[in-house]
Amino acid sequence: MTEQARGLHARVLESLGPAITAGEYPPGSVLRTDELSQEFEVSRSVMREAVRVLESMHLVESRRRVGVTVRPAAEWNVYDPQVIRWRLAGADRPRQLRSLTVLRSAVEPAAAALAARHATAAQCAALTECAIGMVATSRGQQLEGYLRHDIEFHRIILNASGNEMFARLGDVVAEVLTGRTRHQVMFEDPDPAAVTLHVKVAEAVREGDAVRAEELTREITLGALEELDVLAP
Amino acid sequence: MTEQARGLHARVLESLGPAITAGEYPPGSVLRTDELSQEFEVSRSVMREAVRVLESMHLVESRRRVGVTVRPAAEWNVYDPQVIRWRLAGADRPRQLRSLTVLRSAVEPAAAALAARHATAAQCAALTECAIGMVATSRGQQLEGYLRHDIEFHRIILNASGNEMFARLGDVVAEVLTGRTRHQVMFEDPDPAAVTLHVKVAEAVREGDAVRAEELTREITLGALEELDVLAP
DNA sequence: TTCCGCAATAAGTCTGACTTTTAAGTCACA
DNA sequence: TGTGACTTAAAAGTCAGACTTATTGCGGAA
Repeated sequence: MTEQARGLHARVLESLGPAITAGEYPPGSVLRTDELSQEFEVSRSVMREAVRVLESMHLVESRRRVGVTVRPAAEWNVYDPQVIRWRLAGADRPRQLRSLTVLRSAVEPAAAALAARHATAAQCAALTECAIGMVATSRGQQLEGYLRHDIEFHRIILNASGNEMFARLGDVVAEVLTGRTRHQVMFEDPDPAAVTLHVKVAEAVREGDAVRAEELTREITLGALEELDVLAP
Repeated sequence: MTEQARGLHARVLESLGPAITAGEYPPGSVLRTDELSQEFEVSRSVMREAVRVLESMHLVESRRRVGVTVRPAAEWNVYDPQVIRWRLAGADRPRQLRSLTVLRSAVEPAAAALAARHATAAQCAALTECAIGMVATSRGQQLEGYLRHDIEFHRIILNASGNEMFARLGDVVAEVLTGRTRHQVMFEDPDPAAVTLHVKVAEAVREGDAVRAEELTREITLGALEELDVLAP
């Protein structure tokens, strides 16, 4: 779905990373590179590169004469898109999905307010187009199409905010929305109220009404949060 | 200040990372590992490990027969604490500081509201202690002490929110506050109004008044934003 | 008991040879 | 002249082995 595993070390990571984030190696566990390289049937150099990457994500710490120790989850770089993907694929998806949605409900309203002030004409047009697309796919089990427009909609808002930190959360939001569609309410059509809200947000941004854009976006994200509460209490 | 350079590859990173984030190698530039390893006087294996880390931060992309190409800034993992530190040390600090402060003003009020609901007695106590510490160091050029309490204060709020994504922004906030103190208003005592606001936030959290905690924290972060506007318009 | 030094251990480093991918150039053929 | 297949070379990728270094923990001496 995202990028292919380029190189042996990447393939090792795709196996070792999820194992760690899933808690298969509890915090404090000690791994040894030689053993790992035998287990995965790769050379030590390849395994060392993989460990370096895990280390840069703060998933593990490598120390001489000790080995590679797994760090407690509280120290992980949980904003790393790869870590997010690994965790969303694991067992504590619900908790992960909830904390990401809470983050969304803090960030997206603020981003929408900024977008209302800074969005270019092209961005307003694209936003409206997305909203229309969402309406068009809101009924009759066209969830894939709806999801695509939904993701694009929120990505445009985040980008149009003009704030780099907001913009870089586009991928996170995409993962959250994808996760929600694929694993939770795959069977029923999206909430009509949410669709209307998106249309109104596009309107508010187009009109430069920051306060209204913020408030409407807050309703969207709070709706997403309530939906989570209903499905996983 | 943070962690020491453990290992050769880390020392290479501390030199190469900032160079890339500073734009010394413009996006699209092609580096070659052999040349780099000669330039930095390390073996290829060490340089390869460094490149792998840069790759995991999405700062570069390594492709066969091409080399290591620098990615455009829009693709960097700007939430990686190491990347944040590198960028704050570079030339576009002001822009970086601003976008981080905007992020703060979106996240911290929400975190404070949650903290008011979920903070433990111990956290409330620690928060009050920090606020007292800030008051005690708010006059007479005790900026180092003030900064320490300020950082701790915001870290407690973010942790007490109970949201993991918020909690992990503690380091980011610490970097921002440190940057502000060290490079901008080192000479003058902190704004008395800000000190008062912190005391009131501690109060509101202690009393479980989410709305007030949120509003007061918003005032703090907006104040920080205005301060930036004054210093770097 | 405490302190110091020794030895074992696992990561760290370097080197050189080899493999694999792939961009780019070349040549023949239509 | 253009297009396709083929060749070449350049750079990353992989591996194996020897060596270095830091660190821990043990055991003996004060």
